[in-house]
Amino acid sequence: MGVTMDGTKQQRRGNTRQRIQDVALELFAEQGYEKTSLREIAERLDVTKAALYYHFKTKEEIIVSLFEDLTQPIQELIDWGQGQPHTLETKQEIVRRYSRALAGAEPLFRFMQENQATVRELRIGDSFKDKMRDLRDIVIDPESSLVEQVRCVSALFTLHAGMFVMQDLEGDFEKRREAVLEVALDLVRQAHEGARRES
Amino acid sequence: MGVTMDGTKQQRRGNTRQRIQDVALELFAEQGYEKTSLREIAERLDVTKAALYYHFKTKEEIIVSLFEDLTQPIQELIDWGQGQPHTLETKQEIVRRYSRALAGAEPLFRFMQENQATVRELRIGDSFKDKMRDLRDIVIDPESSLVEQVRCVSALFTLHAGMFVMQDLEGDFEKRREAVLEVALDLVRQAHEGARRES
Amino acid sequence: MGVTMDGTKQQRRGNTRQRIQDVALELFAEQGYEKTSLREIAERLDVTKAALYYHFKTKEEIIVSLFEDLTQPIQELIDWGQGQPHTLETKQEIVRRYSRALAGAEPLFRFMQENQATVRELRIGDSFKDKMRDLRDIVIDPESSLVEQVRCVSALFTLHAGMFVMQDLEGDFEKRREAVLEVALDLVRQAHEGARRES
Amino acid sequence: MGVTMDGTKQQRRGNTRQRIQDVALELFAEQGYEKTSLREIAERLDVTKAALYYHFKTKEEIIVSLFEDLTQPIQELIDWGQGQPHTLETKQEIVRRYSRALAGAEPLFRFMQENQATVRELRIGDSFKDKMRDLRDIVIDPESSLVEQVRCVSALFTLHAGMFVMQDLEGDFEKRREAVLEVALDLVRQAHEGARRES
DNA sequence: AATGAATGAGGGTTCATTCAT
DNA sequence: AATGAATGAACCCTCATTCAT
Repeated sequence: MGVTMDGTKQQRRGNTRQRIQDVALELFAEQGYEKTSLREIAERLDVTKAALYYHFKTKEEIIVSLFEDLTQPIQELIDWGQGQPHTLETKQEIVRRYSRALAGAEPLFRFMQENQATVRELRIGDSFKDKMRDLRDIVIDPESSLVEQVRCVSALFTLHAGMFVMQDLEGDFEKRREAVLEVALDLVRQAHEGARRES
Repeated sequence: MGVTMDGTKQQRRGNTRQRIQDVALELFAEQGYEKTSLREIAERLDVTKAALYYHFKTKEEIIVSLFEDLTQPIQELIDWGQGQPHTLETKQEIVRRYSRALAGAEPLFRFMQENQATVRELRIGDSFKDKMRDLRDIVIDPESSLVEQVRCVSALFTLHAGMFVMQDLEGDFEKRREAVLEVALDLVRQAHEGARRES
Repeated sequence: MGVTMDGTKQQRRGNTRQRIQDVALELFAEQGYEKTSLREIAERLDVTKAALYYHFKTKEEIIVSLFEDLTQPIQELIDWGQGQPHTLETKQEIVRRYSRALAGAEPLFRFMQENQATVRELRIGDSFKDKMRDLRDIVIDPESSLVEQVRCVSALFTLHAGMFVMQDLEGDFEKRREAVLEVALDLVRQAHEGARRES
Repeated sequence: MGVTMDGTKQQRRGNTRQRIQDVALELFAEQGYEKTSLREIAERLDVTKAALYYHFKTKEEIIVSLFEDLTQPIQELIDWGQGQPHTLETKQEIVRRYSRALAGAEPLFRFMQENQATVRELRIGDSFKDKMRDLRDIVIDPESSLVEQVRCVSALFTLHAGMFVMQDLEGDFEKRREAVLEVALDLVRQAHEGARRES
């Protein structure tokens, strides 16, 4: 029942879990986590609230699942980076790939950025912080001065800012991303050179 | 009869209004706006919820009042900056003062940073965005290339990041603030020089 | 203090009780008793809620006082009527005077008409019902048939309807009042004649 | 599985919706709309307040639903009346049927009568006023004098008065209804004859 | 795979009222 | 004659969650 030749209905039925995630992410990113109610999500999907509970045990689990799915590229990036030598080239490649990862899951990262207080209280909070720290530790040279360390962190956060707060600068999304990337790479290079000068 | 030594309005009022603001800011910064209930605020103050409504018409008005009170230094900074020539020195002075302003109202800015989604929906949202843009426009050279513009925004954002996300770097608060400031000033200088080279 | 030569301020201050009654009646008639809050009344008068409590012990007392003040003409009418012989002329005079009394305290009677459920629960409820019954018993001939009795009640009720529900009929207020009065007088006359025919 | 003999929607729903309406009408008629709280309704039904919200979006919607359900006979009466010639017989038939309709939904009409101020602010207010006007316009002869028009409106309002304010006259409900009806029919006849005499 | 019906807890808000000053 | 500050009770409403079907 409900299985048609071309499978449209089945597809629509079959991937409800996915559809919940899509709608939830959209709404979470738009209005925040607490202001988005399950009723709202359910209504947009034209199912009942109870249906959501068939697929997810709690509201929190919805966002956890989103986080786990969409954060995987970041984890892979970390895994890759940790296996590389701490050269400038590695660091810059990390920055390049991170920029791409952010762009690839923009709504999630916008959500994380704009709902930090919420995220902190959620189960994902620590996990996310860990990833951020891992990433930072690849880019940072632990023996360098505090100023150079800040430069590195600044590089990473410049990427974030580029995603979420520079939307009224001139240029389209891609142009902006390139400019942001250039600044970030520059920061990393300066930090690297600064560290060499110190030692 | 409620008239104290200095006789300020706040104090004549039995300073409950002020106490509400203090507790509210503390809780808002700690748990976020939506997760903080008026019941909670009232309980901490050992008054009833209704008492809050004697001093503030709505929950939103509490945070608006906080914003208006604590954001004043930023506005003064903007006013000052808009009256200065667009020299490198001006820009750097803006950065220095902004860093101090952020440090002076840390809980509020932490709150704004961590509850952007909430803030966006509040009445203060636009007002805050305006201030940020004003500030940016003082530091940015509108004729410079996109990259140099990004560098400026990055400078400002580095100050934010320094406040709220670098807490596990080595060094105490003041040391960190100095390092962050140095990086931000550097970014502004680079942007300024970059712009001159272009033209 | 506050006493000026021409006494304007004093007057304004001196008759606060009256002003409360005026504003209260206006708002009660407009929005109903329960939907009108003391805050609203106080705000219109530019005093605090607590000031109302200097003049009236409770919200209910405000409306009771209005009722007692404005209902006096009706009571006088009843007193007069009960001392007259039960002639047609007496009955019609009652109707004429009642019509005038209604017109003279229109907001109060509109309020009574439109908030019967509320009035019923108030202390004034019974008192008002009593007056209505007294009035009716003057107009009605207790030995006449039920139909003729209904005609009399209908006469009184027509006066009410004329006040409050015929506002979109043609003619101005006074024209309408005359027409309504004519119909009511007619009903009383018919009832009177009907009763004579029966006996 | 909730499917009963006649299988109506109401009953399949476990008829809670219907029960809410019943209890609500009873309480609204008894105490008025504002003085009846949802807590009270819920308690009588031995469900939680939240359950009410499953069936009705707001408190107002409860009364709107009652109005829409119980007012239907009036609407049908209007529809019928508007298709008939404006003869005396039609008018009198309207009056007869209206009397029956009022008797058939007494609690609702008592409520409307006794809570006019409330009703006016509700969504149903205008709709009800419209119906009253439609009804009136069927009974009234627009070319007749104001007095005769008043007589017609008076006829309709006599029916109301008969429902709600003549309860302490002698006779049982049905006897009273007949007497009231007779007076109302008489008024319509007089208005009709008066109009013919005029032209 | 999903619904209908309901719950318990809590939300922000408003009210009439009080009382020391 | 009136205010400032506060209270307690209640209000309507929304939420995440549950569970039998």
